[in-house]
Amino acid sequence: MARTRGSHSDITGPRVERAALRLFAKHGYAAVSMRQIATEVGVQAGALYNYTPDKQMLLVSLMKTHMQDLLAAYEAWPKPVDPLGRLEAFTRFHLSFNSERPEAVFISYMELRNLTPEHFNEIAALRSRYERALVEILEDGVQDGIFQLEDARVTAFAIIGMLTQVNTWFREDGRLSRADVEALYWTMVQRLVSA
Amino acid sequence: MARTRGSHSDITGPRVERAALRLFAKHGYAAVSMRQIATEVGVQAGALYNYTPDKQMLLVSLMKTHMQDLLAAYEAWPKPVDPLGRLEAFTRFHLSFNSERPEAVFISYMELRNLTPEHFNEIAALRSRYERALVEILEDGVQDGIFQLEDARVTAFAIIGMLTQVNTWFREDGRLSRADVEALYWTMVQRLVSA
DNA sequence: GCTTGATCTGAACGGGTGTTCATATCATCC
DNA sequence: GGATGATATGAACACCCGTTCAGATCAAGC
Repeated sequence: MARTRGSHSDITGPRVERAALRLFAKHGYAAVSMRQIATEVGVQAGALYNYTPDKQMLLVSLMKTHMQDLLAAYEAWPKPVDPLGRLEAFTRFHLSFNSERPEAVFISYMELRNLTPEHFNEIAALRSRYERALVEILEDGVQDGIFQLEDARVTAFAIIGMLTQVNTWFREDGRLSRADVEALYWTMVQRLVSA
Repeated sequence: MARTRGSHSDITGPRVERAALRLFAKHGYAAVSMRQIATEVGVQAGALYNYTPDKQMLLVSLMKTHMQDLLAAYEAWPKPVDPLGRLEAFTRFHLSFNSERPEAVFISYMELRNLTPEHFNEIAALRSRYERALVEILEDGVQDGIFQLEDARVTAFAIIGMLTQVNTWFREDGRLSRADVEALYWTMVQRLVSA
């Protein structure tokens, strides 16, 4: 036995990524073995090394892809020009984007400590570009006199913190729909910056 | 060689806990070996089993202790009777308590997935007792007509989310002092519930 | 249909894992 | 100062780890 029938990198590659994503999110990077990932893919452990140089890069690749997707999707998201409209767009985008990929969000936050300093800095830079976008919205709103707040950076952290926290409790079949949650949080974000 | 000079469980026990806390927080539960913990304590791996039945219980014990300390400290915290005063007390307590034990806070949130279902439920029950305290403050304030909010449970999550997030960016030698941060967040919490 | 390169297997590598236990030494109390 | 229990060692257990690689089999293009 060697190459198996039907095998193709276009199929196996994405399956490796999805299996790693799921298992890393569920058990943590360090707790997951290459053999577990391989089993989930339906392949032997050695075959994984056709798709990643090593385990570390598998994690880095997942995190980097997620952060780049986040930035790209945010740039493509429709945004009004006025600060209030942009703040609403940011709020709804964040909730929507994060709710669709809870595993990647979880990993990108949890597994930072398993990165080498260079990889960590790379991911942190992408993250702070995103945070910076929110800070700018807040500063613009203050300058226009429509937002009132003491510290734009701290307020930005507070907003992101409370929005990201949603993933820890939201359930599809729960008391509230996604639309309910979006509406509630948009109201709260408005309160946080209201003049 | 066997028992070493000066050895005593009153000394070694706490050192085992502190070493485990520090290493679990830094590298993650699964990534830390019993031999690493033992090295940090200055002892051989076998000696750790005088202080914990196994590695899992070492984690559970740390998390349970943290959650119980949290609840006990909150109950002992001075609390006014009016909802606004209680909300301020909760806000300042949470920031103060969490800032003093960032490692335990981190572990208690991050390593939930490494618990067996029974231990998970135990920790989750303690956590929800704490959350419930905030929900009650909010509900009382609404009833008294001094708070305005749409959903007490979601607002409670939002408040806890934004307060807990502080630990991810606050630095002792940063731009803002602890008192600055407390003041900023108390202002924001007030905005979140203001009538 | 043959060739070529992509894809996977299966075994092996050195080393690390959590845990147990017989044994030795120390601290403590009579 | 001798007896007793608490405390640690160090070796061993069976097993799992990430990674490598020669060789086998398949897919794809000529």
